[in-house]
Amino acid sequence: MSNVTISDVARKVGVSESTVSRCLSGFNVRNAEAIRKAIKELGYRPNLVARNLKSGRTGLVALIVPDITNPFFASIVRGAELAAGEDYMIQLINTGEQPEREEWAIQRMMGQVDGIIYVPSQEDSEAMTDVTDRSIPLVFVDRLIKNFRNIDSVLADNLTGGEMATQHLLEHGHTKIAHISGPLTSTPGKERAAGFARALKAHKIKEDSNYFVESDFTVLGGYQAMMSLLSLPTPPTAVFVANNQMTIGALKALKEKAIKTPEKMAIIGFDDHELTDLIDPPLTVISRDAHLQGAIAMQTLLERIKGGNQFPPKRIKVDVRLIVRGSCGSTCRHRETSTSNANKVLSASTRS
Amino acid sequence: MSNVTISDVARKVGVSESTVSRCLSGFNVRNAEAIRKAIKELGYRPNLVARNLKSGRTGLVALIVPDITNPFFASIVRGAELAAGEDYMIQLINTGEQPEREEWAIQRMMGQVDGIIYVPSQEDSEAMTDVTDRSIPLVFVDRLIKNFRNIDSVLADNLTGGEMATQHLLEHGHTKIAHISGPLTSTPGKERAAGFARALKAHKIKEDSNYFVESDFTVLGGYQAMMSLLSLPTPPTAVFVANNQMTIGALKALKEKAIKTPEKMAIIGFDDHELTDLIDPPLTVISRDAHLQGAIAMQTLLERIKGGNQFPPKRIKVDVRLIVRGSCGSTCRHRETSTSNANKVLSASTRS
DNA sequence: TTGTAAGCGTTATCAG
DNA sequence: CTGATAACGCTTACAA
Repeated sequence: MSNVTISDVARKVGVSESTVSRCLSGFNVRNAEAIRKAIKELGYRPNLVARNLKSGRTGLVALIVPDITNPFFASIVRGAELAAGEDYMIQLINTGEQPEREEWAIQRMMGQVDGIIYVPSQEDSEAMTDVTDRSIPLVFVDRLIKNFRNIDSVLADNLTGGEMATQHLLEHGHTKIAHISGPLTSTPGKERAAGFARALKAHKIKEDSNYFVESDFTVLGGYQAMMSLLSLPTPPTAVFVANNQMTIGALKALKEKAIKTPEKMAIIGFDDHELTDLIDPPLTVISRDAHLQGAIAMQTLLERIKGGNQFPPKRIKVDVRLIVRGSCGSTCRHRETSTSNANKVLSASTRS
Repeated sequence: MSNVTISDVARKVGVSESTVSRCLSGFNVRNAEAIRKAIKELGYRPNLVARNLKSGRTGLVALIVPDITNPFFASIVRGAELAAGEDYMIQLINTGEQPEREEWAIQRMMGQVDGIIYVPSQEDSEAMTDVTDRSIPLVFVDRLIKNFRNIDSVLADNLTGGEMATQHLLEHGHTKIAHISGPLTSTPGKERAAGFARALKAHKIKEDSNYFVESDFTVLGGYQAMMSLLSLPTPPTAVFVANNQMTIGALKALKEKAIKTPEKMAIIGFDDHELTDLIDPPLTVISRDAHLQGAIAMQTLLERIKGGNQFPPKRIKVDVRLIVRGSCGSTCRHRETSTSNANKVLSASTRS
C-alpha cells in the first residue's frame, strides 16, 4: 500500500494536486519535469482504488469457472485474458460446480468488478437474480442459465458435437453404443446427450436406457459410469463420453479391467488435450477452440461494458470438429471434419 | 455498477447514512428491520471500491504465473484460492514467461492488491525493484529472484528431486543418461540440473555435455531437445526431463521416431498429471503436491499481510516423491518414496 | 443508540 | 495553464 499521495508530490514541487494529476494524465503543465522528478524520488504511485471510486470503473472482470484445474477451463481463461489486453484484469473464482458457491461469488463480485464471465453449473440456477436486476454486464460461457435467455452467451455447438461423435461410432459399425453424459441439468450435458439421441434416431437405432448413464463431469464419475456399463449383461461395444474429465475416468476403468480399446470397446471423448495423442490408443475426440471461446466471451463482455445495451443479446456458438485418432478403430473416411471452415475467424463463428 | 448508494437507503428509511452503515456492520440499531427491508427493495449493494478506499485494503491478491494452461500452475492457483477462503479474491495474471510482462504486471498490481504471489521466470529479473521499495507483501512460489533473498518463498525440493530422478535411472543400469533441463536462469531449471549432476557424480559417471540440453519448459522445446538427443552418434539410453510440458514434447518425439520406451529409451519426468497413468508406457515421474505449495504460499502471504514484518522471511521447501510407473523399465525396489513422510502436513513441510 | 462531519486519494469543474 | 473546491460512496470519531 503506497502511503505517498498525490498531495505529497504537489507539496514537494510547490504546485497544486490538480496540476500533478493533469501531468499524470498527459496534459501539458509548466513544471512537468520537476513533477516527474518528484514522483520518482518519492516513489509515488497513483492509488488505483481512489481512481476507481472517482471513475466508477474497476478495470476488473470476474471469471467464474467450475475448476481451473480442468485444462478446458484454463484455456477459456487464457483466451479471455488475452482478449482483455491491458485494460482489464481477471479476477478468478473456482466454484467446484457448487451452486451456493456460485451464488456467493456473483453476490460478492457485484459492485467490485465491471463485468462477469460465468460458467454456471446448472441451467435452472437462481444464483443470478440480482445480477440482471442491477444490469451489470454478464456473459455466459460454455453453459447458461435457462431463465436468462436475453443474456449474451458463447457456447459450443454441442448438439452437432454429440451427433458427430455418435455418428462416428455408427460408421464403425457399432450398434450397441452407450453415452456417459454430463448432468442433464447443465447445458453441455443436455445438448450433447441430445446429439447422441438424434444420431441414433437417424440410424433407426432405438435407445437402450441401460446404455445411457448420467454422470457428473468428474474423473471419478466417468470411472464409475464405465464400470457400471462394463457390468451389464451385454455391455456396449462403443461409448461416447461427454467431457474430458469423465473420459479420463472411463479410460482408467477400461485399463483396470484390461479391456482392449478399440477392439472390445471403442471410445470417443469430448474436448482435446495435449496428452490424448500419447495414450494407448490415441484418443479420438470431438474438440473445439476453447481459447477462442474465452476470447469471444471477453470481447462480447467488453462491448457490453462499453456499449451498454446498444445491441441485442448475442448467442454465439463455436464450431466443433472431429479429431480421429485410434480409439474408435482403424481408418475412416475422414481425418478431421469441422462444422465449418472458418473456426479461427471470430466473426465467422457468430450465429443466430 | 450499482447506482443506488447508502444514502438512498438512509433517505428512504429516514435515518442517517451512519446508521445504515452500522446496521450493515452488524451493530444494533433501532430500525434494523426497516433498513434491511429498504436495502432489499432498493437492491442496494455496498460499493466495495469506496469501502476499500476507506479501509486501505482491497481484499485482492495477485497471482502472477507463467501459464495457467499448465496443470501444475493451475493446481498452485487452486490451492492458493482455497487457502484464501472468503477473505481474499484472486487476481490472475499469465506472463507467458516474458519478463517485460512480469514487470508490467507487478507495476500494475501495486496499490491495487494487498499482496502478490509470484512465479518469476528468471532468477536475475529486475522487475521487482519497486516492490521491495514499497514493501508490499510478496511471496515467491516455485521459483524466485536471486537478489531478493529476504523474501518469503515456497519452492519444491528440486535438488533432491533431480537427484532422485537420476538415481532411479542409474539403478536401472543406465550410464548414458541425458538431461533435458529448463532454463538455467530459473530456479527449478538450475536446481534440478544440479540434482542430476550430483547423482551422476555420486556414481562416478562423468557428465557428457552432449547429454545435457538446456531447453525452455515448453512442449516444443522438449520435442526439439529430444530430437537433438536422438540424432547424436551415440544417443543416451535414458533421459530425465525437467518439467511436465517438456516431457510431453519429448514423448511426442519418441513416438514420432517410433523409439520404444523403456527398451530403447527410458524416460522420467517432473510433475505428475492425471493422464500420465494412461500413456504407453505409464510415465514415471518425480512429483509433489502443487495444491499444497499454492496453499502454503497463500497462507504465508496472508500472515505477512496481517503481521507485517513480525517474523523473518520464510524459505519453505515442499517435498518431492518418486512415482514409479513403466517408463523407466520393469520392477524396481521401491514403489513410491518421498523425501519425508509428512508431505500432507503444512507445518511439517517447512524448513529452514 | 444516533446524527454530523471529516476524510480515504483522485479527478472534474470552474473561475481565474 | 493553474489552483481551489466539490464530488465519488463509504466508515468512523466525535458529540449529542
